[in-house]
Amino acid sequence: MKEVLPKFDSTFSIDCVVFGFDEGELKILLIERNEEPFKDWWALPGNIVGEVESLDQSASRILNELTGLSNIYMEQYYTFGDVNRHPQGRVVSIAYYALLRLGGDKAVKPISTYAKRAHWINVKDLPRLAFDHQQIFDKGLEKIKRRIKHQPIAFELLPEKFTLTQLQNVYEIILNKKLDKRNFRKKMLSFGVLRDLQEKQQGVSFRAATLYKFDKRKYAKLFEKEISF
Amino acid sequence: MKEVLPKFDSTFSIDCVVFGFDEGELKILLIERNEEPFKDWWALPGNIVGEVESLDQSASRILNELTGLSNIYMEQYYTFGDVNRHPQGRVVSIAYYALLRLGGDKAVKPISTYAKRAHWINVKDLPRLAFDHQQIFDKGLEKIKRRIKHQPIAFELLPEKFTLTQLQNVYEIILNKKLDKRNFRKKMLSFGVLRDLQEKQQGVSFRAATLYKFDKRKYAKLFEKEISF
DNA sequence: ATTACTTAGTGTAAAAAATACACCCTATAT
DNA sequence: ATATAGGGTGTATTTTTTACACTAAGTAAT
Repeated sequence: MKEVLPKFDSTFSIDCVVFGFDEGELKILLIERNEEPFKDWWALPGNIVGEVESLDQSASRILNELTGLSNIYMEQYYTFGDVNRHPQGRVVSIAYYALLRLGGDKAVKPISTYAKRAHWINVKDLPRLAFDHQQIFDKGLEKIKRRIKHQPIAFELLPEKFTLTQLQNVYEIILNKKLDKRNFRKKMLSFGVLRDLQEKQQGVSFRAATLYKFDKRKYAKLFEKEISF
Repeated sequence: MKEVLPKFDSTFSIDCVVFGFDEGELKILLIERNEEPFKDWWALPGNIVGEVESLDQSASRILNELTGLSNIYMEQYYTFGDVNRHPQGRVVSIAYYALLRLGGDKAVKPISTYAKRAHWINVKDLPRLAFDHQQIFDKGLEKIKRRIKHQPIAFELLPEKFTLTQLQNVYEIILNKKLDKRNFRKKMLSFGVLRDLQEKQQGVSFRAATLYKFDKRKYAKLFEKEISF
């Protein structure tokens, strides 16, 4: 390889925008850096891609190291490669977004070795970010806004069992606008991808709502019937 | 940088799916490789990213070397990084698609140094491709199919001045289905992004059609009014 | 000049989808 | 029993999408 491929001092990394939804708020996971450059700054979780890792594997590993979870929904969405985006050399970064369930079933306790601490931070209240991470975040948010309209990704942010109101909240917060309750329900149910669990919410101090589940099999049958929420 | 960033023998490249539309056919530009590996195979045009080039710059350069054109419409769409995608080492490839006008105004004569020859080949008749280029192509085609429904990219494949029938052809071929002529025209004109040039097609042996032009300024005014073709 | 040929260009009715809108229901807490 | 808080429902109107077929205009051949 050495003679064949022209090369210079460079490497590539993965950066992840990890979205979580909790108590009606959309949050992302940020770490406080423990190393130069940008020591003590907040940054997106990320790491150098390993020698024998595919990009997807690398992204999964990073998420797993950070949260202890596997099988998180992730999508690669853009690659950032400006010459000077990293002050110490040429680092091309492949960005992923991830969606995961906070609270509800599984609370996630972020752990981390290469960072002082990791925190869930409301996307409406982000601090200044290291490197070009603001740009990476912006594009990630834009992507999920677009995708949530056509693909069933909202479910990834909710517990297995959820109420229609919770689902509507996810849409309202990501799309950043109010939706009409009756129209939302009518449309959502009409897709036929929700299974009514014949079961009610527990432990609420008011009328309990019906729980639903996203039915992957029914969704698969729709195939490319171009859903549009 | 050497001490700070863990690294191994790797590099990154750009690969381009260059779409062109000519005589009712959707084609892409392929090169016949002159070097190992995959000598004599057909491949997507691509190259190693330069040391002081951003990814976008690199993609533009590659396109320019190949076609002599600048200001081609391009979008980065996905990054391919499987460990063994390149037989000679770890090469992560950032994929772009490009759209350009064939025939009509400006005919393009592909030139190339690092390849025996370059040819426009109908997407319905692709040969076996080197590396993972079939996969890269498939994803690129999928992306433009999706994008053409919401963004005004079809115009990039046509000459400055075009007829509504030509425009409809682009849609039909990319979406791979027949559209109704009256409905297509009604909808397309209703967006208000076409300027009627009060001018007719020349040199046809039948009734000449009206020529239109895509009006970028009008389009910009729509802002995020979510066009849907 | 007539005719044949080829593509350009046009309207309407029916169906489907999207929107706007307000009240009663039910479980719990006091 | 009463107050509270969110759960759940239907209809009429508007907008968008779909399906569908003929005349108009220019060229070419005779």
